[in-house]
Amino acid sequence: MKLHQLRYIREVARQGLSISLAADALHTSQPGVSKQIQLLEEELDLQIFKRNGKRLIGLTEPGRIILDRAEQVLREMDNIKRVGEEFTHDARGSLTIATTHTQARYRLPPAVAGFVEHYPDVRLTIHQGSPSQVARQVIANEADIGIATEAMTDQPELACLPYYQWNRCVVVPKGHPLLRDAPLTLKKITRYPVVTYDFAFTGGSLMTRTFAEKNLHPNFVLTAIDADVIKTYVKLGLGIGLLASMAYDPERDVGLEMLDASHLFPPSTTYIAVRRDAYLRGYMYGFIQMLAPHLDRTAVDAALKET
Amino acid sequence: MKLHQLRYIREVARQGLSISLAADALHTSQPGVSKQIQLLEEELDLQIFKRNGKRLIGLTEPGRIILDRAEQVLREMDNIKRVGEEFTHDARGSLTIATTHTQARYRLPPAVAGFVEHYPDVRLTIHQGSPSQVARQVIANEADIGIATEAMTDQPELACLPYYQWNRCVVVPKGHPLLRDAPLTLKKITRYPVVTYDFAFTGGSLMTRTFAEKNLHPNFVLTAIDADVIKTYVKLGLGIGLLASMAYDPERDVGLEMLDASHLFPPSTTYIAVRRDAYLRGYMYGFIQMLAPHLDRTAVDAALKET
DNA sequence: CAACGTTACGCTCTTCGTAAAGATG
DNA sequence: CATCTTTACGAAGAGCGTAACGTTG
Repeated sequence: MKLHQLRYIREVARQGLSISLAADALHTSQPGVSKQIQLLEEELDLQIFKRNGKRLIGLTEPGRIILDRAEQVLREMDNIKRVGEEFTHDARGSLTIATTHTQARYRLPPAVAGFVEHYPDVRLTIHQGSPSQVARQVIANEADIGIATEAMTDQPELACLPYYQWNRCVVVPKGHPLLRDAPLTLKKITRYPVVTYDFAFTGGSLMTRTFAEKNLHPNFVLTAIDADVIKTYVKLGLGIGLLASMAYDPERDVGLEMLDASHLFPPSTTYIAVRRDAYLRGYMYGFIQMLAPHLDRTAVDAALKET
Repeated sequence: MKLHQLRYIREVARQGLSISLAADALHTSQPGVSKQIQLLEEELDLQIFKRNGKRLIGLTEPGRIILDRAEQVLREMDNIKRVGEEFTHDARGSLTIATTHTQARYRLPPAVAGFVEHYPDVRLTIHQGSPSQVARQVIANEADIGIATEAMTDQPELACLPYYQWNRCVVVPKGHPLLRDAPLTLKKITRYPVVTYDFAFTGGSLMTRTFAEKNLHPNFVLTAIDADVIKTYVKLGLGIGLLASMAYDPERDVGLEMLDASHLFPPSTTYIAVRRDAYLRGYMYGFIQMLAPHLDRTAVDAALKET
């Protein structure tokens, strides 16, 4: 059994069961991939792929199990490589963050600025996506660190560190009647068309649930993944905006006014997540602590070991 | 990075940092091992082993981390091999149980008998040892299944399944004064010399603690790892025996009488443990269920996945 | 018949074992 | 100086790429 063989079956599976595409992706020849898979199947004395003649049409049951284990092996090999890099070039490498728009736009910038200054030789990449995409990318090792509020804590592969708590606010155009009608209530919100986050972003849609519990059904005229889009449409008078408090900036958001809504919704916690079995580079600990000073190396390690 | 290189460093570490012994154990040549380790260190661009000239004198810090990860990789490779065997020869292979004397002698025999009848082509091995040895063997993959009462639940690598609960009894020679002095109390026990299990076997020494809480200090004249030894010395009149209830057999243990002591001590739970990341062969599930009918395949899988 | 997977073959690079040399305590 | 590790070298073997062949839809 060779590591290459495991790489091959993994890539074939990833490429939708195509040996040709896998060979391409791995910069090698089709026959080589084909051969090695055959050798592996022969050695294990079972079929990993279901075939119709010569066409691969699926994974067999043992194939699925083997693929799972193979991915584990290959991840661990990557980790070993990382250890090498960590100890020879402790401030060089790459860091990929997966996160949502709101975090990337309003919360991460200071930490990112500090990071690139402190670690100039680390190539930093930020992937933006929905919470479930964020989780998926960290699980698939496409990102080292994921930051999101939803969809993280229920993934057994991930260690989730509580990052910070936040709540929502309502933003309205200047002079809106809601401004003269304190205090703000859920019911008053439903009187106006609402612009808020796309449902893919609110996970179990904590917000919708809060309304539903009071038998209220607000009119969502537009849902966006992007707080800036929401604010733009609020400015246009499309409706009132319901968004994370940190996404309102009194200096930049001229023409808009903010009404705190933290008494109306339960607070949300945003998490920093890493794969439990990942080997974390020193600068990854560094980044996490720049985000959240309370999460030092020992705190992160403790969360990783937690079962 | 090759799998062989990982095998080599693992074996060198296991053999107390001797390349020669490692080469022997792996049935290959010293120069080969030496070379491959050099190549690995060169590729990772760091030293795995601390050297004094040419002598290996320890692991470096990255070396320790790499070794850990390497062991993980190699275990997972073994698991993949197992999958192959499971699906081609589902009732062939080997099963190694690690357990304590009491379990092996009094609790396992029926299940073992059933197992060898049902799976005649599985080579069954039973390792006997102290609870911590049992745990260690399962963790080191030297045993597939561990069965013991102590030292199991606090190992994060192990999934522990509650097997059964039991309590203690006092055995005395026929005609002993305690027999006419009901009810049995802790205090009465301390009046006589006590023969019981070796402390290595009672872990946090639940029993001693129970006495200590009442400020009682029994006179332990002999501690044994073996219920049969205990009973032998009780028969000789050395003292009264304090042991697991299941270790008393009214038919075989002529000359001895038993007094229930379950009201004096909290009950103990014996666990069946497997490595969380092990791939379990079908017959291993079979064995577990023969021991404990409530632990069917789904119950075991659930316990494995539990974080 | 077009796309895909497998077989065949020759080349290269790696790996392994033996023999010999160099360190270490 | 006995033991253990490293270096050197030659032989065997594994993996890869090109080209040709066989299947599938």
